[in-house]
Amino acid sequence: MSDFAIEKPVPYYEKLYHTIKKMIFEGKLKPGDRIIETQLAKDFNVSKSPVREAIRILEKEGLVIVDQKSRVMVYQPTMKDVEEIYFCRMALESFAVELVTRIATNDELDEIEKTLMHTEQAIRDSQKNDTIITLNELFHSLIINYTQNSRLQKQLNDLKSLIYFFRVLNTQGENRADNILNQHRKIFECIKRREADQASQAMINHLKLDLEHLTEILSNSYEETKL
Amino acid sequence: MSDFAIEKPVPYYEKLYHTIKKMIFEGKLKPGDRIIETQLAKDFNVSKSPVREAIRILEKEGLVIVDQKSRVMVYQPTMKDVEEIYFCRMALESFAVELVTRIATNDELDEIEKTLMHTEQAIRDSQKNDTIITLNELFHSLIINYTQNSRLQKQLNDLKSLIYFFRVLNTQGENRADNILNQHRKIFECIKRREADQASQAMINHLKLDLEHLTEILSNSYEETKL
DNA sequence: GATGATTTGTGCGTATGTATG
DNA sequence: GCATACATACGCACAAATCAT
Repeated sequence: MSDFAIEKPVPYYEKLYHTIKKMIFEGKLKPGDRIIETQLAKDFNVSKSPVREAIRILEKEGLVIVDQKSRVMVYQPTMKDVEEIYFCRMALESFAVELVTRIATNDELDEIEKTLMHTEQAIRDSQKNDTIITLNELFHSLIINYTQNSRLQKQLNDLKSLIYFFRVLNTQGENRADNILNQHRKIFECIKRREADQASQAMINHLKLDLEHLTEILSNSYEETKL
Repeated sequence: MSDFAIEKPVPYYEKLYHTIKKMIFEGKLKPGDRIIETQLAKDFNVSKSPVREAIRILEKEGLVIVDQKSRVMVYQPTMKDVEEIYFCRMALESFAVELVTRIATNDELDEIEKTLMHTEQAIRDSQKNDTIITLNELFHSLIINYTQNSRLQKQLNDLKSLIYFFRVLNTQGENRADNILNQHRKIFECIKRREADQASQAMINHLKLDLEHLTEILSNSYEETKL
């Protein structure tokens, strides 16, 4: 096994890209916060060049925005943005699940089913929210991965990044976890019965409900979030 | 009309991004060509910093790729890539047309119809291929725009960029322009009759045929293009 | 093959211009 | 206006890869 992987030294701009992204996900940089390249360069003991390159990538990804005066800030999705993103998710994921219904192997179906069972278990055990969220995301990821379309995966990953903050909000509410699980189950049943159209429709319904739920929660907390 | 647009000076990195992109579209930089930042910096009389930032954006967009040794090259789509991209287009555009069928105003329908008539005229007049290609693309653009979803527009724009080279190839062949026009007509008829599902299906069929046609042409010229 | 020269990418410090208070 | 903070861009230094001898 002469697998001498060439360990390519990761350049600073790439490391910084990941680091800044992580800081946004972890809330160390909040939506609307300014990003000062000088400051970041100082914090990480690097020059501004790699910081700027990292920012250009994040800008293209949509995670940071640059205003008229070239000031960089963390992306703050508007309600319209959220709707647009969900619309795209519906398009991509409904098509994906339709395809997967046709081509998935039985092993792959088992894998999805296992995830649903783990989720059920987690809810029953009153596991902390994070675990359940992760399992829910795994459900979607499995379907997307089974299409074996890497571009689709990338597109959906980027879309989800943009509303990452809301993943916790989305699980708030009475019996919310159970509701989501039931919707996932419905989708899975369609897949298992190899009913592509129904699976597709079930996915759209699921995402529509997700969006409605999110909309409601967000409009309730309008004052704080200033969407 | 006190429209004092603040003329924000466009920074070099942004200009360079557009310029390089244009060079790729115009074939001055061909798929697989190396991009030397030192060279570009010299050519445009700028330093390497803005060139590098432009490259990071293009890299994120997928138009250039960076190999293991950090060498930058123009993206060269593989057959698998083309299929993946078309798959995403099917998902997004079929969903888009479905929505548009439901919400488009009559004026908007007229606009689409007008485009089809212009195309017919252009074919009858044996206009040059470019005109017809532009009109065909306009057909798709109109539908996408009428969804009023800017993110969808951006996603599809980026996708189309990645296979921009093939737009000419796609119109090659016996009666190809007529065939495409007929498929567009079918889609439009569904929209006009407000039959959302049929419109969606017609769009998928259209793109499937496009992909098949492209696949055939590309596999014929396999030797030259090394896909 | 080894080795020196050249090309190229990575990253830094500094200068300049612009906005903000 | 003046001072500060910041983004933009440049030229240089260094290192790694490539090429020629």
